[in-house]
Amino acid sequence: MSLTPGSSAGYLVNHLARLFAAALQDRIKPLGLSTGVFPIMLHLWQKDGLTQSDLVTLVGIEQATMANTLARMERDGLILRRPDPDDGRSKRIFLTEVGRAKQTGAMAAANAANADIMAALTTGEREQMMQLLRKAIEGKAGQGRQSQVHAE
Amino acid sequence: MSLTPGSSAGYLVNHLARLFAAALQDRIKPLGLSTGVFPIMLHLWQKDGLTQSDLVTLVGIEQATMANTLARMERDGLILRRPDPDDGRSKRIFLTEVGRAKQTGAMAAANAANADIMAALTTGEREQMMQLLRKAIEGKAGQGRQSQVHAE
DNA sequence: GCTTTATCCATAGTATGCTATGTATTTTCC
DNA sequence: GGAAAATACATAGCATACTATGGATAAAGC
Repeated sequence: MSLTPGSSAGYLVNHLARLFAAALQDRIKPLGLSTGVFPIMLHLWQKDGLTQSDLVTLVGIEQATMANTLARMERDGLILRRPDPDDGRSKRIFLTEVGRAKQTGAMAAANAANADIMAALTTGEREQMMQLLRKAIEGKAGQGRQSQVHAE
Repeated sequence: MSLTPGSSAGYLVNHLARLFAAALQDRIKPLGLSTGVFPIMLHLWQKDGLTQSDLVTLVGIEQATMANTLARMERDGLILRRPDPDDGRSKRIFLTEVGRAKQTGAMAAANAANADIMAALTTGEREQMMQLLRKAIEGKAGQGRQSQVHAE
């Protein structure tokens, strides 16, 4: 069974992910955001006051990675971490005004990056690709442990 | 224009790439390989004696990343770097016997990882996904500078 | 030939991901 | 109520990616 780089789905997905990251970074760096914080901000713009473990579940990165990234985000003034009054182990993550203000520009930047990378595909192909990606991800994510996101 | 995490192609590709990397790592770590060296090994198994800059072109990572990864690979006994007799700036990268011996097991592991991640898709969907990935990558890669790979 | 430019590689510094582990707090169960 | 287990977060150490920069060598242009 041969395995050339171009015939490996993993290789291709990895390659495209790096092209995506570069396209996104080019556009959000001027806004003071980076690729690692972006998915976290996306969730916080929808709803903040979540715990770290909520975000771990939503974003799909490891807890230690989340803790590190949140520390950088706090250092950079994007978020605040306040102790949860009901659970001494938890902290609730809130956007600062600075963090909240970046939403509009950042979303436009992300849409532009997505469009840029998908430019070679037709509209139908783009929709197809997204569906296949979601299907593959859910096929794997469903195997892991899932947990509830805190209500406020 | 709204942008939820699940509707962003970049977000999805990044997520799937991490699932792929985890699936591959699980299987090649016992063989003494890692995800970063894997794409490089794939090319070297096809043909070694390439220069660092050849590999940069083929793999699509930055030159500095390649230099670092090759240093780890040399440290770990996978490759040797010999000076190019015709060009004092270049070094030629050769597999060690140890590196060469890992090919069969590693390829089987990669095929298993690919199959695992794509398990949720039908055969037709898999082929479709690969085609779309290649199309998107080539659409971007074509914009960059390209160079020739050294003949021997 | 000699200067200028280009190319090849290495290093420094940082971000983003991982595993492994530790600490503090809460929950469970007797 | 108190020990054991589970949960939430942090830290250490490493791999893998990036940008920015520097040094050595080669190629081009005069």
